[in-house]
Amino acid sequence: MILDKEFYKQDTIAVARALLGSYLVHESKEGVACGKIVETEAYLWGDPACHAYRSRTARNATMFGPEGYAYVYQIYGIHYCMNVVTAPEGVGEAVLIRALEPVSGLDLMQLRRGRGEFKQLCNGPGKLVQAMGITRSMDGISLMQSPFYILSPDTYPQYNLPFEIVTTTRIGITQGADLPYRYYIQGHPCVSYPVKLKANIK
DNA sequence: GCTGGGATCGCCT
DNA sequence: GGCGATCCCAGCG
Repeated sequence: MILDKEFYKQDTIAVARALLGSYLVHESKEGVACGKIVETEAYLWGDPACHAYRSRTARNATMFGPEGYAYVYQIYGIHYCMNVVTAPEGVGEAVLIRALEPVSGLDLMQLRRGRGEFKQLCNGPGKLVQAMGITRSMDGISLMQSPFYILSPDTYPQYNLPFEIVTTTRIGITQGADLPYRYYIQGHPCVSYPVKLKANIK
């Protein structure tokens, strides 16, 4: 049920698409929070928008590590974003988790967020990090064991409904802005920008 | 050693 | 739909 090394060894775009419908879980001392992944973005080797595009630094070092680890970084000096590292050691690729559908631990999410509306709890990369209790100290930890892991879509059959994947360009970047590396579950209410920003590919 | 821009969010208009 | 908050680091010098 926990997605393992073999899963993360797929190419990054395949991982980004296959993560849709799976479940991000964080077992913290405050309690357990779980959300279904409904929106992702791929960041590839040689892609100018990828943090690993230039040199390896303390900030992006986790991206250069092996598959299946969490890459957590701060953005705009305020918020944090969480990625799943893909590609083997020495190659910096990752999948940004952009939105979740809250599944369990909703009270805890509301407490952490300081507001309660279901759809607004995890519909953005900074929001879901806050709701799930993900901190920068979790940068570099494994996603293949407790307390932080991802479960395959068939783990919760009652939530595992069929869906179509919408492919668009990525949100909020200037470099590589035309690349079709954003994926989300069509029609899902918890997606950050349900309306395509630029091109809607295929 | 400074400067500017970035994978964002929430509040304001 | 526009703006301010405010950290990390690459690039320039």
